[in-house]
Amino acid sequence: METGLPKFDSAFSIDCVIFGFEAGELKVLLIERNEDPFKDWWALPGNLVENDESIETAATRILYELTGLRDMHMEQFHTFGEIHRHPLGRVITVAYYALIRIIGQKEVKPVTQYAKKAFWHAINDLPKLAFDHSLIFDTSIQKLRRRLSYQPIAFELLPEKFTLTQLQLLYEAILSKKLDKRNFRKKMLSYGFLKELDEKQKGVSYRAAKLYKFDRRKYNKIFQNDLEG
Amino acid sequence: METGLPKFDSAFSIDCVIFGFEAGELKVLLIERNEDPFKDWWALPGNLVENDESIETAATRILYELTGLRDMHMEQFHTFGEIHRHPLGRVITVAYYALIRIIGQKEVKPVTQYAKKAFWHAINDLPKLAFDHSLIFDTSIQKLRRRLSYQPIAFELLPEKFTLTQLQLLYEAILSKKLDKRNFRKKMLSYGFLKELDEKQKGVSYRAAKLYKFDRRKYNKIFQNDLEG
DNA sequence: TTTAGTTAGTGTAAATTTTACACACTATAT
DNA sequence: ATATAGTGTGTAAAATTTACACTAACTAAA
Repeated sequence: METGLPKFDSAFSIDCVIFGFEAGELKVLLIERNEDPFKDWWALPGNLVENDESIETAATRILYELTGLRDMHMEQFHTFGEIHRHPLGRVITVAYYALIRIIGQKEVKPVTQYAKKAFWHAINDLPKLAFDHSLIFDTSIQKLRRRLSYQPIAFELLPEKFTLTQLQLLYEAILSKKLDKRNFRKKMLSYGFLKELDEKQKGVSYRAAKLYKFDRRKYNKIFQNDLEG
Repeated sequence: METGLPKFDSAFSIDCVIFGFEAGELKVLLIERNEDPFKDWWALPGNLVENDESIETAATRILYELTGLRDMHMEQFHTFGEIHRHPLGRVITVAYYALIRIIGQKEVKPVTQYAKKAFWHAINDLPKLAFDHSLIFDTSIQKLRRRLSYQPIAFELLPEKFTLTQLQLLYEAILSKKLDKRNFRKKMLSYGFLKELDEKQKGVSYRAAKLYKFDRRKYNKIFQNDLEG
């Protein structure tokens, strides 16, 4: 691709697939690019890694710049290093996924200059993405699915207090398949790391469901001898 | 660490954890470094990524330079990007594991200049490693264990024809635990992707075992609908 | 050829886990 | 009071996993 833009030699970046869960749907935060290349395209938020920061730090910073949020769950899942994945030069990128809890509104105010705006998109209805970001996204979903079975990542996407139905809907969204209600509940409760609260859902126009909390201490106790990697 | 060596700005490398299986033991190929920093230390083979090659290509090249082998199974498993992981400057490294079949001798003739020699080391008896390579190795083992349960990686480490006992010993070595012989065989054979040959082990001073082959075509057919990532 | 030594190869019963499946209860809104 | 919508619950069958020990086959040495 000939863009007329200045080329650069070689660089190193982070791209983030930011997942959120709302209204029974799994969503991803995309930015609309403000700059060439791929001006006006949707893309995963990302940026270059500075020389004086680790890639973890860079990922945290980039996420903060975009969402204003810190301390969310993040995990590296793959590094993409095709030569021509960026039209302006060699850019190797480490991809992270991030799981965030609060989805205030459809639009998020990005703090960076290269993004016009940021929107939540349902994962089953994504636009075409800039660069190789569609590949990066597809890879992220696969990793997420796999990790769901051996890491307590679902609770990073739910509010602190949640109902079993919400938890099940989230599992179904990530795995992209229906699960049996009774079996799901039986299984989840059998682990012993869900704490039933003396509280119920509010503001619903039907029978309110019990609320639960994820008890990380118990989780760690139960799985302390298992490998997590 | 002050070494007096020239510093460089920022670079990008590949490090490889090369696994082999011999005499019932899982082994890793380490090089003895010929250059500072960490001269005379054992290290994982690795090298810088050139600007005109993808990271996959670089990994393949580096592996070839060290072992003279091509077409072995390789897979990326993590990227290490702490700022000070390399004493001479910023080096971000993508770590791959490689699985290789033939272990001719204890020593491998490396083709590169920075390695004095290369030796197979039993994974339970590793020396201290240069840089953050011990961490990289530990991570590789965890990933290997996890992937063993959903990818047919064991067969990359065995000769084309193998006995069930060899296969079991390999599983035990990777998982670092004993398995029940009858249950292991029952399970493995039940998958249907092992082909029993009309041939037996040779050169053993006891009852020779049947040889089996991994039938990749059948494997793919059986697992075509499952995700592999 | 006999014997000792070594690994190969095999089956079953019990326990556990997974699956399939449907209806009464509770709360709200009208 | 009644219609509506989601909550919450149990059981039986099937499938999978686990625990467990001896005979068969072959080689090597006597």
